[in-house]
Amino acid sequence: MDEDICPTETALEVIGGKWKGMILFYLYDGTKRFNELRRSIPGVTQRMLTKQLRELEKEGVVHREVYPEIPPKVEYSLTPLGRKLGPTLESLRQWGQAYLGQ
Amino acid sequence: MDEDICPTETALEVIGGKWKGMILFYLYDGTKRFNELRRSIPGVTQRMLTKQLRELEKEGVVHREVYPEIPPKVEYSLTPLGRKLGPTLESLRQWGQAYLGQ
DNA sequence: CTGGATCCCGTTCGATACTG
DNA sequence: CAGTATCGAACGGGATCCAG
Repeated sequence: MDEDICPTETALEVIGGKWKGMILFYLYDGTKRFNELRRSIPGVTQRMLTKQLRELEKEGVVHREVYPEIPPKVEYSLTPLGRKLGPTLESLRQWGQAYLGQ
Repeated sequence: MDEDICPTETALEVIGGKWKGMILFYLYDGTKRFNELRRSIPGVTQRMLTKQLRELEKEGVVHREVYPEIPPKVEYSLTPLGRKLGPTLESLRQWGQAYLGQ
């Protein structure tokens, strides 16, 4: 996108979308289908969930597996790179709790 | 802001602004004046630096100390809560490097 | 030196309707 | 089930000018 001097900014660009934190959080738990994610994340619209998943996929963090069946079935999971976000997400979660609890 | 179920999202909302990562990064190094930060962060405009600092201040992450002098002098530093972001920022930075290096 | 006020444009995002 | 298409409102963010 732009000249990234600071890797921190890079990371924030990747996971900084409005719903990406929660998407990654639930995918870290395991493979999920589209509507499964949709139900897990209250307030997200179909359009936004699709969009954010596509971005995460493009960035190499999320894997999208399409099963050519009727009815359609699509499964989302984390790539190895996405898995590496585990400690970071946990760190964010812990700080978020400290922030909310103060 | 909104009903925060997931602390991770809360954290991302706080540090997710376009320049906030870098602001926090430099403030973690120590107290800084306005133009000092401005010079440290290439590309940021006066308006945006002010705005993001105000938001961080409002969220209780950054402390703003005004010295009523001529010429004006304002110092920015991290609050204890902001200091606690250290490991999180470091975790983001490390993942960002892994992401860039793949 | 450290901002505030205004203008203005591109992007984001929600709502809604439609599709294979 | 898992999307795509379209529209309009809201927001972010840059440029510029003004102020204590």
